Amino acid sequence: MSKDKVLLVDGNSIMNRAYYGLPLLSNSEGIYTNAVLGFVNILLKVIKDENATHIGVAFDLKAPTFRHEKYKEYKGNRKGMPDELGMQMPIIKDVLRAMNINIYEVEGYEADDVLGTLAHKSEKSGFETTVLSGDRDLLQLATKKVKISIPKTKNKTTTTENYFDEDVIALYGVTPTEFIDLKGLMGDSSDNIPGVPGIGEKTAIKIITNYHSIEEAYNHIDELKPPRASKNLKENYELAILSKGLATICVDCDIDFEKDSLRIDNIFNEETYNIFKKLEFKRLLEKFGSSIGNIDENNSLSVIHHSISTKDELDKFIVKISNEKTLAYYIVTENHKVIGISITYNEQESYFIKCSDELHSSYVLEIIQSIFEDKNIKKITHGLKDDLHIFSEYNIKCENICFDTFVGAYTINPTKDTYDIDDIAKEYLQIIIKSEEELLGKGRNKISYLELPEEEFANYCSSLAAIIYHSYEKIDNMIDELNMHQLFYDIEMPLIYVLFDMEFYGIKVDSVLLHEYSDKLGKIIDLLESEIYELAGEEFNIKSPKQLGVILFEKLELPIIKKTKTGYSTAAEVLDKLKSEHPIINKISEYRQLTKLKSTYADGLFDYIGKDDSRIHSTFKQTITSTGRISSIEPNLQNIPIRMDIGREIRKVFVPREDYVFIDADYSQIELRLLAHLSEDETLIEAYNNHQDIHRLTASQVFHIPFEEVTSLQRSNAKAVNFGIVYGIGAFSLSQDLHITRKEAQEYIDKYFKKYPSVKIYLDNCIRFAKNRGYSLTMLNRRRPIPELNSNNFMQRAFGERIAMNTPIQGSAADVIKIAMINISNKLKSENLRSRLILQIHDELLIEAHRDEVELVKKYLVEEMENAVDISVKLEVDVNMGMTWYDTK
DNA sequence: CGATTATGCAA
DNA sequence: TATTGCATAATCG
Repeated sequence: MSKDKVLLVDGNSIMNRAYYGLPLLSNSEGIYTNAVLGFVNILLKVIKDENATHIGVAFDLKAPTFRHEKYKEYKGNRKGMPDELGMQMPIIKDVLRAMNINIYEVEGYEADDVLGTLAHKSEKSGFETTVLSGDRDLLQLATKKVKISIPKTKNKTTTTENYFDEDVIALYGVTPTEFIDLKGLMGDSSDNIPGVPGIGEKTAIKIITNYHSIEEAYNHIDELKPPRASKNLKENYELAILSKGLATICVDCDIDFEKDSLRIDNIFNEETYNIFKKLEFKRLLEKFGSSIGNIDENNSLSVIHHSISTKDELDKFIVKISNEKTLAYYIVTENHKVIGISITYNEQESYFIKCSDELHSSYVLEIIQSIFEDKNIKKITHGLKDDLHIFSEYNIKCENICFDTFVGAYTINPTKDTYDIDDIAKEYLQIIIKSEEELLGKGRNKISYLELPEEEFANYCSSLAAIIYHSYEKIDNMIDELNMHQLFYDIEMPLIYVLFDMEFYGIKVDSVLLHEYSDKLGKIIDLLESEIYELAGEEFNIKSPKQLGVILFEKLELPIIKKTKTGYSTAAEVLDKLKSEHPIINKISEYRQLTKLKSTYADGLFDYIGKDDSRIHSTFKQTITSTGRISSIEPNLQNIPIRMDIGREIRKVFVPREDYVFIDADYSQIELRLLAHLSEDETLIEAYNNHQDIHRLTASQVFHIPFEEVTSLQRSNAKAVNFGIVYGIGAFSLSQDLHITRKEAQEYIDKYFKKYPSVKIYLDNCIRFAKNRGYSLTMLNRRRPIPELNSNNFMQRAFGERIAMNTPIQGSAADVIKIAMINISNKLKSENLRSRLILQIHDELLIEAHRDEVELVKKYLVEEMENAVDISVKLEVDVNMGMTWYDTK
């Protein structure tokens, strides 16, 4: 059991050694890296040599220590470290944090004291302990169980000199404890410890070997030889004791020795990899993969790769896998064309079917169709929605797909940027493979898979399915452990099919109408443009904030309301404040609005209208948002204008196909209703259940007026407060929003919380929960890590708190509508209706409904949305029919 | 030519 | 100095 071995590292000292031991290296960004590289190399070497299982690293703080209080000249003659080294200190700490290695920095103490204390506690707990430092002062910490390791460089390789207590005695003739007295007598010029004048190393050793301590020597002061030493000690006894105190490493600082937090675990993770990559530690990156996991020298899974490139091989392969129970596959595409399929069905091997002249992609898909359609074969994939598009193209009805590692990884942690297979490999298998970009390059230099050496291409692709196969179990287990089984299997997985359907059906756009709209805008824009030039007295690019800024704030000398980091702000709110200053402002605002509509919504949409079907097929992304919402791209159909009349017009171009109509339903204030449910606030719940106007209610409370007397301005201000609460509002922002003072805004907020006390308690709880656990949860256990809460930066922390308040609300709303989407989609199909769900806009669903099915669809849609979850307030849904999206109001 | 900045649209 | 997104145009390097 006691195989545990604790390694304690003197961070500053090892950094120092590393810095002077290597030439001043830097990466291509010009960041100095030599000390960091040296440190990491020494660290890894020692961990390996010592078989360390636990590790901690201590650093000095800049702040003065207790030694300075005793003796203000302590380390007085010490020069600070060179800048080139100082700059590397934060980097090494980042590296250590990435490696999950504890860093100790204790105010008032030096790293030595921290190490002394930890070593002492570690030893008392019965662990073998090694202290790694370049500083021989630490030898005083050596015992029978505590080893002091001092690195030395020999023939370019790092080894260590190791000292237990008896090794210290053997070398110096004094015990580690006596070592302190030795130093008290002889002093230490590097730390500016005075010692006793006239007593040097030789005399000190002689005295301590005879009397074992300064105090004891002083008791026999008259016997001391040589007489000169006796006199010196007599006259400087206090100085000697002071020096001894300074030289004594504290072993009882107030630090907890939490052994478990020191355990070496997952030091070669994604974060470490990314830092090493940034620092360009090429050799370490290579070492990286091979030091962990079941990986071979090539840094990949230790599986045997098979390449299939003939009809004969393919036939045999199909026969072979037709009796398998489970397989992982990955369809490799390039420019939307299938170029191969990777398949793995056991731990040891992986296959890649490479498309070619002999094996045309349509042939491969045709042959492999039987496998995909076999209900008895469980399939694991990565990015199912993309597969569904391919299956649809080749008329394959894929059966028994049980897992998508892409969506699975997102479900576990929705805050990552990407969930590509190389990311999955790093995160779940601790394997480093090239990303597609690393393999093929990017931009102009990007090459095709087909330009890769034959074997590299096949092996790389083959490894993709192998990674999916191997990571499936880990991801699946983790989903279970995090209590997200239901979320994943009942919501996220089924949702993939719903989103695919929405993408597949698309939405019809009347391109003639769109063209007319664009022209109409274009004419007004031209007019405005010449008016603006007229008013400005010159022509310039109105769309350029830089040029516009010069015109407004230099030529026309309008007051500068706000600045951006690069110049004057010309944002809408700034223009709004300037509108009475000059007639040009309103023209510019209008110009802005219309050009936005024309470029983004009118002309921008044209490119996406299908030539064959006149429909726009947006892509709905399931793995982007940190709260669980869906996002829409190419084009984004979730931000089509509605607030301003002129913008809203654009919705007239979205039309149903012949014999169909649009049915649109949106949740009424779903986030506030969820807040009512989650906070269990009785006032709020009761208000909703009595169908009260919540904004009016809030207004009557906040402004202290009878419900009936609330003005529309007061109501809309209260609405802003209600909104703000959901976002974790601050008084400042509310004051900006409502154009009131901060004090007034704060009063609104205070009164709000007084009216709805449980909401206050709930939101505070959200923060407390997230701070304790490191993440927030939604109603359906969707989880979002919030590392910002641990930031040392106040702004970041405040941001984290707002996230902690908002995520459970926004995320729960996302959960609810996802359930509704799945249910309504299934309902339409099970009832054999022709109507289809085609859009989701966060709290709104749009259905293209057959005219014969209108009433039924309305009924089902409202039912499924209102009953998606059972909570303590009713979820109300507004439903509308229309012949264009514009009309569904 | 790709990346960044400012701006503005939605829930 | 309010949450979550995506697209456009200008400009930088």
